[in-house]
Amino acid sequence: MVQDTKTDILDEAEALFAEKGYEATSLRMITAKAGANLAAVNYYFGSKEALLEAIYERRIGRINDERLGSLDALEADAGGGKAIPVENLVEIFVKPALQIVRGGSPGGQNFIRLLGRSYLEPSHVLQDKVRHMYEEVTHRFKPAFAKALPELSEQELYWRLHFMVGVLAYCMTGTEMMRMIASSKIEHSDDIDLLVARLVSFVTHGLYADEVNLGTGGLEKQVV
Amino acid sequence: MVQDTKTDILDEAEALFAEKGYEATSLRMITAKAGANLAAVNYYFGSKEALLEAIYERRIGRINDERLGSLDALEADAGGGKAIPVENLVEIFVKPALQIVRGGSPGGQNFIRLLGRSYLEPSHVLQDKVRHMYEEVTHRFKPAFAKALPELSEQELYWRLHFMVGVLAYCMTGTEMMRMIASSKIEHSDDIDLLVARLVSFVTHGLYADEVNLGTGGLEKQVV
DNA sequence: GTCTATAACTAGATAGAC
DNA sequence: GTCTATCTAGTTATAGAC
Repeated sequence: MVQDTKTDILDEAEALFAEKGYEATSLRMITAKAGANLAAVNYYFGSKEALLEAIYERRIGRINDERLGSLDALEADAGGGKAIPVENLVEIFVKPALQIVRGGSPGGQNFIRLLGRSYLEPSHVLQDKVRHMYEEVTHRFKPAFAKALPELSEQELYWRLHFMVGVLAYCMTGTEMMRMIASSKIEHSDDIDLLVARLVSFVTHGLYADEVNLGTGGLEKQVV
Repeated sequence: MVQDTKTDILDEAEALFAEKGYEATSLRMITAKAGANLAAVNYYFGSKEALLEAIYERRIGRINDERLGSLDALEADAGGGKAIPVENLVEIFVKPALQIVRGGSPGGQNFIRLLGRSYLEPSHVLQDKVRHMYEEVTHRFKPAFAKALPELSEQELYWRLHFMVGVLAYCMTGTEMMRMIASSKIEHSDDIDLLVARLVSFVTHGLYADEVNLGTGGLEKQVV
C-alpha cells in the first residue's frame, strides 16, 4: 500500500481532469477521491501541473511505442525498397490510439478526453511534451506514406495526413461528440475492429485521391 | 458608447476563454481587457456562465444559416428528384465553418477554439445548446447525403458523415494543432479556398468508398 | 449605467506534529 | 509517509454610492 497512493492519485486525477477540466478540478477533489491527504499531491508530484505532466507521460508513450513497433515489423516484412501499402500504414497508425479508448487499460477514455483538451489549451507546457512525442512518430510515418503515395506532392501529403489525424482524433473522443451531433437513433456499436475498418477505408480512399489543383477557372473536382 | 461595453465584454471574453479556457479566465481579466468594470459582467449577463452562453449564441447561428441557405439553393437548382452531387454537399457543409476561422469576422478563430473546447467539457449546459443547433443541420444534410450515396447503408453513412465532421473540426481548430504535430517546415498557406478544395477532395473520396464488410476471414480491404 | 468596496468562498501550497 | 492547520492569494457575486 505504499506506491498505491501515488497511482491512485494519478488515476483519479486523470479521470477528474478529463471530466471537469484541469482548472475546474481542485487538489481537494483529487485527494478526496483517491483517499489520500490533500498534501499528498505536493509530496509526490511537487505541484498540480507536475501531476498533469505525469499523467501525460504515463499514457502517450504506449500508443506511440505500439505504432513504431508495428511500423518496424511492416518495414522488416517489406524489405528495403518496397513501399508498405497505404491501408496498412493507416491501420497501424490508427488502431493503437482507438484501442486505448475502449479496450485495454481502464481510464483510457478519460485520458483521451484529457489529451483532446491539451490541444485546446495552448498556454500549457504540455504542448512541447506532446509535440515532442509526436515528432518521433511523424518522422517515421511521413517517409513511409510518401513512399506509398509517390505521386503526391509534399504539400498535399502533408495536408492529407493531417486530415487523417483529424478523423482519428474525432473518433478517439468517443461517442459523446457523435451523440451530441447526430440524432443518435443509431445504436453505437462497441466493435472496435469495425470502427477501425471503416476509418481505414475512409482515410485510405481520401489519401488516394488525385492531387488537388485550383485551375484558372475555379475548382476542378475529380471524383471517382 | 452604450452598447459597446456589452459587445466589448463579449469580444474579449471570447478571446480569453479560447486562449486560456473558461475556468482559467477570470471576470477580472475580461473586464480589464474590455475596459469595463468588474461588476459589468454580472450587470449585463447575470453570471459568468451566461456570458459563455451568449458567446455561443452569437456565433453558431451564422455558420448553420449559411449551410442551410446553400442547401436550399442547391436543392432548388436540382429540382425534386435529382440528388445533389456529394462534393457539392461536402463543400457547402465545410466552407462556412472554415471561413469563420480565417476570413470573415475577426475573433472567429477564437470562437472555433472555444467551440472545440465545448465538445470536451461534458459537464456544461452548452452541450444541449450545441446539440440543438446541429440537429437542424443534420436533419437536412443527412437525407441529402443519403440520396447522393444510395448504395451506402444507414450505419455506414452515419459513420462517414462523422468522419467528415471530424476532419472539419480538426481543420477548424486552425494551424496550431498542425504545427504541434507536424515538423512544420512547410509553410502554412492562408489560402482558404485551397484548403476547402483539399478537404472536399479527401472527404468526397472517403465517402465514395465501398461499404466496409468484416468477412469471416478478416478484413477485406478494397482500395481504389 | 458605472463605479468602489467588500462579503463569502475556494484555490494551491507549506510548515510542522506524529 | 501521512496528517492537521494555516497562509496567501485568487475567485464570483453583490450591496450601495454616485
